[in-house]
Amino acid sequence: MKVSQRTEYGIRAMISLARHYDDGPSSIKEIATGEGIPGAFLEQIMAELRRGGIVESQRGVNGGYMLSKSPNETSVGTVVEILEGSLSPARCESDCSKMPDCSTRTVLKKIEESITKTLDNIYLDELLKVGVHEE
Amino acid sequence: MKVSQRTEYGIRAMISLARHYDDGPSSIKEIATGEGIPGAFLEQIMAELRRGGIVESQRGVNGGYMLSKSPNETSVGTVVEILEGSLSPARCESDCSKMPDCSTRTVLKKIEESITKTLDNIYLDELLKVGVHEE
DNA sequence: TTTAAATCCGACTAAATTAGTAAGGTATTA
DNA sequence: TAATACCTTACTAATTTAGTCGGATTTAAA
Repeated sequence: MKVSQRTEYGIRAMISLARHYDDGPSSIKEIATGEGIPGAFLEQIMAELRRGGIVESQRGVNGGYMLSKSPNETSVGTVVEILEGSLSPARCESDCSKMPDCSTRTVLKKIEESITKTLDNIYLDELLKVGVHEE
Repeated sequence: MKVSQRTEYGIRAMISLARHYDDGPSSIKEIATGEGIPGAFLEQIMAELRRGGIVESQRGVNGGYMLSKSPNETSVGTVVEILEGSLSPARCESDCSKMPDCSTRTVLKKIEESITKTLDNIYLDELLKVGVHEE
C-alpha cells in the first residue's frame, strides 16, 4: 500500500513543473537536480507522463517538459494513475467465481474508489501553497 | 498501490472467521482449504494477526483461531494495518527538511488519511452480507 | 552547417520485496 | 502418550523496483 518511489518522483516533478508553469519548458536536468531525482530515471518517468498526455515535451536546445494543462486542471490522481498503472487493487477479476467468498473483492473495490476519489480531487495548484521552503 | 497477496489472504481469513464466529475455533487447515490459501503461508499470516491482537488462538487438538472481538467490532482497517505495516505511504519523514518541496508529503498524507478512514469504517459483519456464493 | 543541448528509446542489472516452503519445536487434549 | 494444531525461524525462487547505460533523433543557436 505504498506509493512507489517512481510515483513519488513523478508527483514531485509535476509539482516542479506547476511551480514554473509560466517559465517555459524545464529540462530533465533542471528538474532532477532541483528535486534530487536521478536524471536517467526521471527521464523514463517523464516519458511515461508524456505518453499519458499530462505533459508535453519540446526536443532540442532549450527544450524540456511542460504541463499540458494548467496546474488547477491537473489532478494528482491522474499522475498516480499513469505511473502506478490503474489504482485498482483488485486482482481476482477473472477467476473470482470459484472463490467461496468475494467480499474481499468488495473491500478492495471500496479501497480503490476511496483512493481514486481522494486523489482526483487534489490539484497541483493546491499543493504549491504548502511546504515550499525556499527556491 | 496494490494490497499484497498476503493481506488479501488475511482479509479472506478474517471474513471466514467472522462467518463462523459462533462455531468455536477454526484451524489453519480448515481456513486454508476453504479459502484456497497455502496452509504454511496462512500460518504466518494468522500468527501476525494474533500478535496484532485481533484474533486469539487455541493450541492443541481441536484448537484453532477465533476473532478477539465480534465481527461488528473488527474493522478491515485494523487487518490491513497489521499486515501491511502501517498504511503510511510517507517515506521522507527523516530527511524531509532538505527537500525543496514537501508538498509531496502532504499528498501522501492525504492519501494515507483517506485510505485509513475508509478502511476503518468497514466492519467484517458488513462483508458477510455480500458475495457469499455458498458454503 | 555544424555543434551542443535536449528529448527519445530499448536493453540491461543489482537490490529489495513477495510469496511461499520446509523443518522442527511446543502446547493441549482425547 | 499419541495425535493435533499452533508457533517460530530459516531458507528460496520469482517478481518487482530502482535505477544505469548507450546510442539515436530532434532542434536551436553559433
